[in-house]
Amino acid sequence: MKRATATIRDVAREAEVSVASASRALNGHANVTTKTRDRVVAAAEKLAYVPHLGARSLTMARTNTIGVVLPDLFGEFFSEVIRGIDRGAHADGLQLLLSNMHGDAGQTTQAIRAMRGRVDGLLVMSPGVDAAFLSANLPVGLPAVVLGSPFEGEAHGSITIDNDGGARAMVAHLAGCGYRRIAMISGPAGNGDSQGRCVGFRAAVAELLGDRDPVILPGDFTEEAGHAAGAAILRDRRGIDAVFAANDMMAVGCLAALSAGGIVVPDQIAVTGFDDIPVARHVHPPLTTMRVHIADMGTRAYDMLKALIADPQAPGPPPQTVEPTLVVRQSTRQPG
Amino acid sequence: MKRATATIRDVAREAEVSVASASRALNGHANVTTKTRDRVVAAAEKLAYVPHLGARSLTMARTNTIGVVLPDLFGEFFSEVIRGIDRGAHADGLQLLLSNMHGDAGQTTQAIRAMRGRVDGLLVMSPGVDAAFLSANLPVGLPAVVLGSPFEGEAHGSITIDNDGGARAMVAHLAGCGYRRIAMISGPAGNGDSQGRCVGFRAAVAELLGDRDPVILPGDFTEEAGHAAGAAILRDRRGIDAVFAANDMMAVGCLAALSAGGIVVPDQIAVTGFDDIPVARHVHPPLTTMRVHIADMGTRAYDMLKALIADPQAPGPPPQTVEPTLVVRQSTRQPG
DNA sequence: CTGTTAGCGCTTTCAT
DNA sequence: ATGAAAGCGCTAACAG
Repeated sequence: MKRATATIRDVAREAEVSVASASRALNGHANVTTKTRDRVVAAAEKLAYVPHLGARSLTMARTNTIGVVLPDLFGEFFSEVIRGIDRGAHADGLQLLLSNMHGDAGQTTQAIRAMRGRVDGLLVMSPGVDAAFLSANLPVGLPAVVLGSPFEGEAHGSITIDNDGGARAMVAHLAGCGYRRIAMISGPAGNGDSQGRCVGFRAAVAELLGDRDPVILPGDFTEEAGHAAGAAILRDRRGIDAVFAANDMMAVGCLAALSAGGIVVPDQIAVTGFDDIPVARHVHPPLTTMRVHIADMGTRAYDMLKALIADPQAPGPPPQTVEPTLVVRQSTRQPG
Repeated sequence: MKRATATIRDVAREAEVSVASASRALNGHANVTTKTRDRVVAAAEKLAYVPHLGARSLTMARTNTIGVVLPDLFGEFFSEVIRGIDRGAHADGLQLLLSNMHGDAGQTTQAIRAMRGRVDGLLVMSPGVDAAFLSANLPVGLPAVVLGSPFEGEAHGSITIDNDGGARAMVAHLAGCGYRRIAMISGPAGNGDSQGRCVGFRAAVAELLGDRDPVILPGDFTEEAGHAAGAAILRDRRGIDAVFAANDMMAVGCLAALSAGGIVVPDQIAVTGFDDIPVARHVHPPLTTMRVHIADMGTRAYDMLKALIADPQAPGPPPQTVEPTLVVRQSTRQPG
């Protein structure tokens, strides 16, 4: 004998009322006698009734769930974003349906489609997801906010980081400290954030240091890639006296490789990153980086989505930009 | 005019077949003519049809979603667990419905109930959730696996860390290095992992060092608490020459406080943690700790749940235990 | 092979 | 205030 969970019909029967009354009583509607309500509540209690939220969502056309699609990048960046999103969602009593990508755009399409009918809105943070992609793949009428790729139109919003400005600010800082030959470790080829940072970097080194052909080492945002880049520098120094990694994880890896190779940071070579993930404070020496307030970004994205969900007819909100701020720690020497 | 997403009825109408045929065609069932299938697929394509998975779940009594309930603890521990769970779930094409607790047991109850009808099984990792609590609050018939609290019976499973053994191993290591007066920083009062580690610690220092009244500083698993504990030691040394924090985050905080206070780690005081979260390798000096393979634990929990879901009638699986292993880095001096 | 019918569990008009 | 009935979007017998 397999006992399944009680349904609202069981409760109604037990309380000897109709399912309609049971529903009303359980949801605290006004038009129910106190007596009826008590009977229903008692019955529910007795049967250990727990409402089936899936069914509820179907009738109400409301799931109280936010879908989050993100790439399967390791490290703290995405954990922080999720934390930020959850901060907002939890306050509003919403749950998060997660979908990590381990792969290409095809997978992203799958992930987005898999959200249909299960969420009230979507937060997408997949590299390579741009306006066109989203328009083509998003179920019609599903509000969405894209992180990391500027986007306008329909009922969608976007939040992006000012990567160009951030990179320029970092180069300016390094130049101000007296570093003259700055190498960059880039992120994955197709990644928008990485591209923006590289563009800003190139422009700034040309402008401030007259360096029109800076060394750009390939990377992919992982610690290992940073380590490899550091090893490459150890092998062939090329006059490099500072390294700007496109994100903190790579900076951390590079730092480790350089230190292990006997380089004194920041005296011989400075190392800087981007994002200010929590670990940046803990490495040795602590990392100078561009702080992004990652969690806040998640919360802002959520707030934006929330507004979109509340009023789907509203015109698309203006794209938001977050300005990274320079955080100087000990992986760069004092300016002057 | 607001265009909603097309339903399967729209597709059926467009293809001029019944919804049943449309359903069969879309789901790749065998008994459909190639011609019919093509018509349906074309119609779906044309209407940009995306199936409503909520409705699908209702009929199939299968959501392809795993619920994850965990406490809102900051830091990398839970990120790692989720990564591990997702590793398994993603491989099976399942999504994760997240529910972070920011609070007490009442919230946990809410969170668990909120999963009803939205998930096929539950992974619960909330401190204070034990057998009794779960039996009382889990919707009948919902498979569940508890992390961190031993549990037997019904269709539930559990995975716990051998905290006692881990703590003993750490004390043995410290004693072997010549440390004689070890203080511990405990976790939150009600937390089972913390309790287990304290028990093992007390037993081991009594046994190996003859210390029956070790200093135990209060903590709550946060970096700040570790920092405060370090500050307390700075203020009143009490002959302490080693600190065993109940988790890595606190060890990291303690390390920072001690170093800032001019203490040389590990020469004057050793600092050790528990968990081996990623940051443990990056602090200075790198942290000696008990490695838990956190992500693997998540994957194992998922696998256990998967088996439970596949055969709900099966007897409850035996509780599993993970054995932490000692990882010696530079926050403790060489043995001997 | 295809269409008709009956639900999944719930909320909600619409009558009464 | 209450109940009967319709329906959210989908799948699964059951007939044809």
